[in-house]
Amino acid sequence: MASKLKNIFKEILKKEGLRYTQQRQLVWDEIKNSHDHRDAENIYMCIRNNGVIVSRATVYRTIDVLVKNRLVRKMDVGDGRNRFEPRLNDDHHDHMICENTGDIIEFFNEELEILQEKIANDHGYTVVRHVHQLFVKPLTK
Amino acid sequence: MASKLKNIFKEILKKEGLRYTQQRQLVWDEIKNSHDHRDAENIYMCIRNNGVIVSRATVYRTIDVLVKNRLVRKMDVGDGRNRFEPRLNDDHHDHMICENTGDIIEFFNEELEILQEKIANDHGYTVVRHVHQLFVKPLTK
DNA sequence: TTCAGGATGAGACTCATTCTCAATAAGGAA
DNA sequence: TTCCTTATTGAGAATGAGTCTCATCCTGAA
Repeated sequence: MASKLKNIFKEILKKEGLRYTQQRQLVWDEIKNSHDHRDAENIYMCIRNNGVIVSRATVYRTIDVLVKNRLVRKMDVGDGRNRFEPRLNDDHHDHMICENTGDIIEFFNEELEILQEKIANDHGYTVVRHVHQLFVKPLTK
Repeated sequence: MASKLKNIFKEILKKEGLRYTQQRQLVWDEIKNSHDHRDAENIYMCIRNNGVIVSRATVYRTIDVLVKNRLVRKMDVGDGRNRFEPRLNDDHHDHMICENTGDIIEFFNEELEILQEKIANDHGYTVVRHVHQLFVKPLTK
């Protein structure tokens, strides 16, 4: 499993004409070993806290490759910092952000996906990707 | 009509404990007289091109008040600059952004709104606001 | 093992947005 | 209307996420 993922990562680098390096592996490891929605600075600091030196530039550059190749999902919560999460099983989902606690809840709804495509079609388009975030508050009984 | 809007604006300033100033009026005029999705720099430059000097700081500060009071909608297209549009009739809509041309198409779908609320409810939440953008490409016949 | 050229790190840079602070002006009081 | 307190303004500095530069390092094909 782990080696399979490593292969996927290596294959992507090869496909992109990029070399396999320790730093790139470290960034990918750091992201895939957590299911949180983390910003680049957090990923960068966690790697450094493990005693390894990797530059911010490399973290950003590697994340770009991962996002482009769909190993990582990039999301904008609206606070000026992008968040990243691994996309291991390519399980698509959207996010609900609680305005009280900042909690991020993932959700997926097939009907919603179909409806979106239908709306785009009605306008003569097809959906390439979408950003869908619900900013919510807990229901009071 | 025009005076009615001016009153709404003045009432909001009063409610917020803010003074009515020429600069604030100019910013609101500039935004409400166009239905485009414009960034702050564009709004700033247009005001200056009319021969009036208003600082960027004031443009940003005023937009904040307008957004907070729902006279203006803020949207993030994902290119690092926020866009603003007037919300005159409080007509809610979402956006479709064409990845080929950059065109922004507005859309509204009741079913989508209901579905969103239902999804949030199922998780014990209620939707306060949402961000929903479809990045699309034209359908090829 | 060699070595061309891709990758890296440190820090400079970009650019949207926010902050600072001295000068200005709104608007209530008299 | 004038005065006076205090919010507002403008210019430019500051911030901060993300990008770029470039000398040095390292990968990987031969």
